[in-house]
Amino acid sequence: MPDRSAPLPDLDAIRLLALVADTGSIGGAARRDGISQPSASKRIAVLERRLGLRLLRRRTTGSELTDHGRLVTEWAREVLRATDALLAGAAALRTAGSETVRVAASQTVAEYLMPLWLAELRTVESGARVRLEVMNSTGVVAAVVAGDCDLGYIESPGVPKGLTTSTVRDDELLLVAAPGHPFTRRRTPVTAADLLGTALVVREQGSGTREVLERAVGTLELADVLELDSNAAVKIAVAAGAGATVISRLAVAAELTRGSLVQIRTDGLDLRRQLRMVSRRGARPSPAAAALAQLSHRR
Amino acid sequence: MPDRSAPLPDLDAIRLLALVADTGSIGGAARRDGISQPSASKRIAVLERRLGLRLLRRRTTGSELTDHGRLVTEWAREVLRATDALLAGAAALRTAGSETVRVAASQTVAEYLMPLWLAELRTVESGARVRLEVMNSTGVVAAVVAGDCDLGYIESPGVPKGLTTSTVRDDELLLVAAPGHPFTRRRTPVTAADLLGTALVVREQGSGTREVLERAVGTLELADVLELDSNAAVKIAVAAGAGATVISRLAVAAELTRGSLVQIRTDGLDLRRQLRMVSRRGARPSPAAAALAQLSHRR
DNA sequence: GAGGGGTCATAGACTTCGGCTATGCCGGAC
DNA sequence: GTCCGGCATAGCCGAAGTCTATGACCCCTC
Repeated sequence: MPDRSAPLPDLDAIRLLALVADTGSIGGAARRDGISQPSASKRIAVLERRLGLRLLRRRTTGSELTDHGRLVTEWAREVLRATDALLAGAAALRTAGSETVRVAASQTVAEYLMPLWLAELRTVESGARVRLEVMNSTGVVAAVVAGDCDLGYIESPGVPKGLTTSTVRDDELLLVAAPGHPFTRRRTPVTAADLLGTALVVREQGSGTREVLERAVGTLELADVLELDSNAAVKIAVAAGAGATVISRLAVAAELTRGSLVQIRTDGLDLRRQLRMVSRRGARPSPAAAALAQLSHRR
Repeated sequence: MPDRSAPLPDLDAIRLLALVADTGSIGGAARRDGISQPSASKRIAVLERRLGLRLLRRRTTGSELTDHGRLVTEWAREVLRATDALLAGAAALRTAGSETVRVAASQTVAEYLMPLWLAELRTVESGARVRLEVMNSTGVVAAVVAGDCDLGYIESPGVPKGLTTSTVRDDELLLVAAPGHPFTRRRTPVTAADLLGTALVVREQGSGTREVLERAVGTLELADVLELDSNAAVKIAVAAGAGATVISRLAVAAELTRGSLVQIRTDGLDLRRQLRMVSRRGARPSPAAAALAQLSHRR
């Protein structure tokens, strides 16, 4: 992979571009950003040079986006959204105070859904503080029961008793492998029996992903298994040809469209599951907790 | 819009973190990044300080991610993906050569789908050069017919003749308004007749979005209309209370989950449409064009 | 159990980059 | 004509990033 190809643009410049689009002038964006007008002008100029595009049409009455600028700005907002999600997630990991919503989430939820919710929460309840802990589904339930957490998010099929649960989202595990894996050349769907005879990469015991897989293949014993404790590690191992795996669609969406992993059709395997929120029955949630709970159920 | 005063993390640091995750050591990541090991060490340290999190567990055999580091890295990859999309899009706008795939796309496709495809294309056919032009659906068809483009992407319902077309994706327009808009308090769905009596913000004539709207409301004349020529401008106007609008779900997905715009239920309005690819019948696509065409149909 | 090869952090010198103030140019408004 | 708002340029300065050199640490091997 060539890495040093081109200097990455500056996030500050990207944000500034979005501010220019909002305010209609470079100077206005500079004021909002708390920097001087010449600095803003220069930042934008550097960004234009780096991208090789004219983004703004400078008029003496202000600046407006060119056609190219309009597109780049839209794409820039996507980068800023992802950055917001990262920062919101980091803030939730760092927070330890007591006036905070305490959340426990299983890996898939924490990785792929939680940061979005947190970023959105920040725009709705900007004062809300969230402490996020990541553990497997079993641990999440225990934490909620013990009162260590206000909200929990799990991905395992088991029904915890004594807790209020609600489905946040339907999820599905997919059988995937590296391009060129024998499974990719099959004409018939893969069955549970087929899985037993192949090298598999799986998540650790206690993870929701593992539970769904074991439920789907029944009591049969899996052989030749490489066990790893994170979705990222699993994906890397599978892409490197260590075997096939069964993993959440959320976790491999990017890899599938990019083609670095391919989905294998299956037959007779029920790999659907639900991502659910759990909380103590009868507990009165704080406003921030209620907001997060509501957010996480939207679409 | 929050005017973030907190320092934004550095994209270089974010990429470096992902490289550390891939290589398992700071020094290794530094080599891949073309910088010295101490520089990499410092960059990571600064990132950790900025986020307030310990991301790496430094061992003398290398470095491994902490639990927090694992999560942050996953979120960081999302930022990098968005950045890749932006850069790939910018490259496509800047390219003018003749050995390139010439693509024309309507606004919705160009804004929300094309950069992802381009970023993916870059990982598959790294040498591919793409020239992207944005125009409304009518213009796209004309460009493809005239041979100015190899591939076109449109969002209008009309069937261009003499061209090969294929559906890339199902899309749907949504009626949305700002929170507090009278429509949001209605108990019954909004009908075509209701739309005629309200202030609307619409895209310009010739845009696919406009065509779908006009087809849905029939021949009736819309009154009290503010006409703008980009989805972004429309969203800003609607959020500011200028009226309701009908706009692609792709364009407002973020705003809806964030709650800055709300969807209004409708009845008797067919707002579905298809985003389609068009090309000249019988034209033999270049390998890069074929790859892009295939990519855009995945999923 | 001593050395080699790998890891990472620190120190100090140098350079680069981005910020600010001051100023000039330009076009529209009055 | 004059004024005002917006933008670019120039020049200075400080912060931040980079490099090389070096030391501490651990694992592995012999």
